[in-house]
Amino acid sequence: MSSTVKNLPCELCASRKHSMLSDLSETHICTISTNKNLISHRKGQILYYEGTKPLGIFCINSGVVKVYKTASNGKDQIIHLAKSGDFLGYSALLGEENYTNSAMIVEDAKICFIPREAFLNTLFSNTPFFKRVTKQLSHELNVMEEKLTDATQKSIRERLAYTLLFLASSYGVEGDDAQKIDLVLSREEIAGIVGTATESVIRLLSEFKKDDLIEFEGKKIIIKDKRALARLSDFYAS
Amino acid sequence: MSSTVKNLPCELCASRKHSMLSDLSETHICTISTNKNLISHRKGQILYYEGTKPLGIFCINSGVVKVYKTASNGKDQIIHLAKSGDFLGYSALLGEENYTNSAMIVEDAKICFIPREAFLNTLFSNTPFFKRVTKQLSHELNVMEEKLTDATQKSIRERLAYTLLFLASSYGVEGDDAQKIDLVLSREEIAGIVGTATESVIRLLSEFKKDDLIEFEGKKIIIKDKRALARLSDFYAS
DNA sequence: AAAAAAGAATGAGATAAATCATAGAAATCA
DNA sequence: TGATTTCTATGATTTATCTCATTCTTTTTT
Repeated sequence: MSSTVKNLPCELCASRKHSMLSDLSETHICTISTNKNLISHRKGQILYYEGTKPLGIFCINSGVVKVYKTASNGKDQIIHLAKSGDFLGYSALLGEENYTNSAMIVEDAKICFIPREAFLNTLFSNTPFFKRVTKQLSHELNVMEEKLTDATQKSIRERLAYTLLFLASSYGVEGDDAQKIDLVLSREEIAGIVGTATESVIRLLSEFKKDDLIEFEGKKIIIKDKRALARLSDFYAS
Repeated sequence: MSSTVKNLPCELCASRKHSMLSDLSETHICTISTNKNLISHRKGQILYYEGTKPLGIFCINSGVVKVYKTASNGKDQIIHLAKSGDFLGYSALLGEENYTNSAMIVEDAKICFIPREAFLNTLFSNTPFFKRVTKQLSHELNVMEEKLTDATQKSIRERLAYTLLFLASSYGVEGDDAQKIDLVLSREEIAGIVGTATESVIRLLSEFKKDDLIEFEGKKIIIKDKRALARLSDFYAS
């Protein structure tokens, strides 16, 4: 299924522009570029499994990947959705742990694998890069704390409304009022992001549709009333 | 309320042994040692507030600090409890953000404040130390992901049982079967850790007591049946 | 020591959300 | 193309958990 494709050097890679590799020096980018391996993945494929040993990191060139944890009840909690320019798996590497989550392709993807040593050597010999990665790590930690607080203190309706707005901001196309979420997610996956049962998502989406906040176009969701969703997402905000 | 006390150098500090400063070289520990400031704090005092700018980091010498986020409904979600040897506030500093959470003293504490520059200079000029801090950061991220998954997929009963076991492992005294959690937390604070309503904690603790899993000694909780709590904490685990 | 405030306990009731069940729609397979 | 599986939708029911209200206890204040 996976296949190695033309191995574009990082120097010329468009997705590097908005990645953590953006301000890496020529020499350092070379170390990574010559060691990396670009691989094509199809929807549904697993990039890595929770519990296994990280052998390097992944840099997404195109496509979308869900990072998730499988709970003891069998349901998947989606930790985050990664897209072009995002790095995956570095927290396991830096934490010197096995993967504590799994990653699956959500939308056909081209992903570079950078072997452990090439990545770590570059990181440790290049303080600005190390700083950049640490900044990202810290930010992700802060985001996770926010998510935890939302999970325990907000209702499913609020969280779903927020999730839709987040998806629109990350994967939205067309500007003005109506915005299409240009990413196909199953109801079960949306439930995995929100942290709820699939049926609850289906019911609430129907409700949102009935209330003219959203509409469906094939398997995609169109946001019709951002403001109303924002109001719904947090009773106390603004 | 806060007061500067005898400024023991880091070199001689007992809590350094199990902190991230443990394997710092003599010269580097000196930079930090000469710049830090040890301050005594009383229960209830605030170390820093969410939204404010971090000016340095905190290293706990003794006492206990709760790090929490206040949700829009006014309830506090406790992100974690920090004790001797723990660092606080470095993720805001490294993430170059304002504090995204607040910290309050739970048990009278002596805490060193290390100014921003002294900490960052040491960090950036000392790769092993930087690695150590990054390892901790990564680990915390992985722990938070676990907490998020538990919050969305486990029941309050399971989470409370788990919380009690965690508190016993961190603050437990006496060995064998009965273990006392040597830390005074209000029911509201326990609710903040679990992420639930105070009444739910009270009710469940009463239930656990009735079932002989725990008992109360003053304001402290004694774990009487660890195994049963472990079973309760995760239906599917061994 | 009395008064006030804060914390803990418990009951009753409301409600959000999960679960179970079934049916229809859409996608995939053979 | 029809058959099978997966996904979505919706209803009915159950249940966990929250909220509100009240009482009791403990701590703090004056």
